[in-house]
Amino acid sequence: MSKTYTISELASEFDVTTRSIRFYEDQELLHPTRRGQTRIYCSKDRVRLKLTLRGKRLGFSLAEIRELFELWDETRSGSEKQLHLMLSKISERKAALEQQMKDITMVQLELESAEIRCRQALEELNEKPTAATKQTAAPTNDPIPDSSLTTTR
Amino acid sequence: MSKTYTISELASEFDVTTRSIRFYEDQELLHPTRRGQTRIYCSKDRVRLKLTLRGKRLGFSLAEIRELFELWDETRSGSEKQLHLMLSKISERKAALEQQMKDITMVQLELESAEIRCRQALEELNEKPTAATKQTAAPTNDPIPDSSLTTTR
DNA sequence: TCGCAGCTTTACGTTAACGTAAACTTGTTT
DNA sequence: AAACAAGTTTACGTTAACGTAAAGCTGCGA
Repeated sequence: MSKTYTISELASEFDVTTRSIRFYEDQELLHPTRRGQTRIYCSKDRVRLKLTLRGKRLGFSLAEIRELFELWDETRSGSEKQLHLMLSKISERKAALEQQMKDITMVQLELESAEIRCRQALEELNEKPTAATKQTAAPTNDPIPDSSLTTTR
Repeated sequence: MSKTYTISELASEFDVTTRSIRFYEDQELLHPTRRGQTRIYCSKDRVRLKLTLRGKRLGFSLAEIRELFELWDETRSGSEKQLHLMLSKISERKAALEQQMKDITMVQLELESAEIRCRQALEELNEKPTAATKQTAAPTNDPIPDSSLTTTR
C-alpha cells in the first residue's frame, strides 16, 4: 500500500534519464514490479536509486554498487562467513573513503592557495592600472606550486 | 640540473602503466622533453602526474584536469578576465568537492550502522551456537536501511 | 474512432581511458 | 656479434555507461 512511483517521476526527481533508470534495472540495481508492461517503483527502489546516484558521485562503478546491494541482502539471514565477508567489504570501503577524504582536503588546500594568488594578482593589477596596456609577467612568480610533498604514496 | 625521471621510474613510483603515462602526454597533461627518442620527465612533470592521479581518484576526467592545468598556466601573467575566469573555475571545483564531502560522510554513516548490525548479528549467532545447524532469519530485521532522508536532492 | 502522450523493447552508436599486439630503434651485457 | 632489456610508434580492441533511433502497445480526451 505504500507509495509508488512511475519511471518519469523518479527521473525528474533525481534528474536522470529514463534510459539510465532502465539501464540500472538491466544491471540489477533496481527491481521494479509491473502493472501490465509498465514499471512500478516502490520506496525501496527509490532509496536504491538515490544510493546508486550517490555511489556514482563517489566514483563507484555500477558493478560495485550492485555488489554492495547484494551483499547487504545476503547478509540479513546470513551465515557467519557471509557476515565476515560483509564486514571486510565494509572496512574496504571505509578505507577508500578515508583516502578520498584526504585527497579532497589536499585539493581544497591547493585551490585555496590558488585562489589567494589569483586575488593578489588582481590587486596588483588594480593598484597600478596606469601601467600601460601591455602587461608582461608579474615580477616573481614561481613556475608551479610544486606541492612541497615527499613521497606521499 | 634538477632531478629527472624515466618513464618506468614514474610508472613504478605511482603504480601506473607506461601506457597510461604516454596517454596522459597524448592528452597534453604531461610535456616531457626528449633525449634522442627517450622521454625525460622533470620534477614538474612528476608533480603533474601526481595531481593527475589524485584528480582521477576524485572522479575528474582527464579533460577537466587538463583544463585546470592550462588555466593555471594562463593565469600567471594573465589578464583580469583570465583571473576572474580562474576564480570562477576554482569556486566551481570547491563546490563540487564540498558535495563530495557530504556524500562521503553520508555513506560513512551508513557503513558504520551496517557494520554495527553485522556485529550484532554475529554476537547473536555466538550466543546461541547450539540452536541446531539450520539457522533461519533473525527475529526482527528491517528490510532495508531506508535512510530516513527527505528529498535531499 | 482518431490521434497522441507516455510507456515499452530492441539494437546499434558513442565516448573515455586505457589494454594489447606488432614491429622497430637503442643501449649494454655476455 | 648476438641477444636482451627498455624504450618507441602505430593501430586496432575493450569496457562502462549510457545516447539515440526505430517500431510497437495502451489508455484516454476530443
